[in-house]
Amino acid sequence: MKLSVNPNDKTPIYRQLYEQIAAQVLSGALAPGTPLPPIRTVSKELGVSMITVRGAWDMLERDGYLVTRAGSGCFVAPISAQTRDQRRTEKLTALLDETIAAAKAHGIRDTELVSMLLERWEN
Amino acid sequence: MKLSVNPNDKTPIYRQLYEQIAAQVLSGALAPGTPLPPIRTVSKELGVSMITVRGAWDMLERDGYLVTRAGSGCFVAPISAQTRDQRRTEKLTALLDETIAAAKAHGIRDTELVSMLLERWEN
Amino acid sequence: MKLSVNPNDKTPIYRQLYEQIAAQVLSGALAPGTPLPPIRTVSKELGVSMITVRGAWDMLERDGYLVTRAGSGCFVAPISAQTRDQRRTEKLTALLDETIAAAKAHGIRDTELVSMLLERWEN
Amino acid sequence: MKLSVNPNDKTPIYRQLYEQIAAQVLSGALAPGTPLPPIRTVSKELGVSMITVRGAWDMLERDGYLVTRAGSGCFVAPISAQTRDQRRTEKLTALLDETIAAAKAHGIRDTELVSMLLERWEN
DNA sequence: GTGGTCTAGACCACT
DNA sequence: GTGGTCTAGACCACG
Repeated sequence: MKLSVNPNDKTPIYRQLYEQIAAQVLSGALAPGTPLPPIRTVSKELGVSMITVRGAWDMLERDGYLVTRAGSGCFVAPISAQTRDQRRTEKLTALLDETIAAAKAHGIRDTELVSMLLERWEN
Repeated sequence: MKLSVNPNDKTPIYRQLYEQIAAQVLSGALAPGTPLPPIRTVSKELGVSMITVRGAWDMLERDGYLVTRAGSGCFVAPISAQTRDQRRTEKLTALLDETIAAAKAHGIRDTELVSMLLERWEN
Repeated sequence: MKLSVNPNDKTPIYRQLYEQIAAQVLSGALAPGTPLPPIRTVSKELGVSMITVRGAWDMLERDGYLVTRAGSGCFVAPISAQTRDQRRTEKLTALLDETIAAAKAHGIRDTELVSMLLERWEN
Repeated sequence: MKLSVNPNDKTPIYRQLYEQIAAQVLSGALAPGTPLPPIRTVSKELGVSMITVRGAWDMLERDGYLVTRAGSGCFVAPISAQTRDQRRTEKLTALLDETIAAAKAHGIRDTELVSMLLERWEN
């Protein structure tokens, strides 16, 4: 499990953690049932407060990515393929819609946008 | 000139104003030289503090979207076609990059993303 | 707005606060739009940490009871009559069902249970 | 004797065990004198630690539901009809009081509550 | 050892 | 002044 925080990023640390874990669960990199390292460990390795980590874990549990069992640890929650696909595209379509709106507002055509996309994909 | 604020939105009010004005300037909806309504008018109509409006205007001036002429008000700044195009694509590529990153994180291929884009373009 | 915490109660403080606010919103004692006292004030008056209060507020916002506007305060969220009634009965029916299950498990009849209920209502 | 644990449930495992045994004793499903399976058997079948099972048994013994006879195991304790009835109603009135409190907090009348109860009784 | 909760005090962004 | 976030360190319940 890979985690990192960028203190210079203006998005809150707990949000950064949330996004990373959620993405790994949705992509399948973290399989259901996988135990997560203890909060204290994560906290130390990343150099952030335990409470910050817990905040992220809390949100992840609320959103159904994790289950925590007091005294035994946190685990990746089982997630139906359906839910996973839905969540996966949710974020993406939101971003796509915003991009499309911006393109349209500036009079850019779909073909132009697609070519920009393909060009940038390589990076 | 159309402006609106959504107090329930988590993005700061001054930022909402900034984005709206900037977008209208870049899209040409607000032509260079156009006078903006007085701060106190905007403040009243939107039901936000004058200080907040002032903050947005300041930022817009700092970024070259507006110019203030003491005693006569604020006006849309002249902007070179080059700068305008640059800014337009700046925003767009930022969004594109984010979208691409999300797609890659979820194991989605470029062809899939393109087809999603085209499908959503119609809306 | 009335709030109190019982440190002897084993239910977490933030939960106690949550329940009290939620109940007052659902019962109509707190009308939509009503501003809540600042977190720091509540914190001081109840003698609990700011973070604890924020935890409760956070949950209340997530569940749609409050909206918070950074820099200006927290307010009772608008809530549709439908949602309100639904939530109101949700908790109640859960409790009722548990009670009924316990009564049935012990061979108590519905009429007995009703008379117990009425007797205890007076307290 | 039927036992099960739900690790996703937020109530501690030892408590889940306690409740199940206590309920079966009070309802008569487990008659006084009945021997309980060895702790290690229960532990294995439920997939929980022996310490946890032991904790539940201890609590049950403390509360007079079980008796341990060194070398021969645990047995359902004899319980007077009086004690049994008292405990039965204890639990029930606690639930009733909570239900009534919730109803009152939401401005629901006794007659409404009774009709809700009767309606739900049928399930 | 694990997570769950709490405290006291701090800095920043927004209005 | 408001909420948003973070730190460091603590105690308890659970397994």
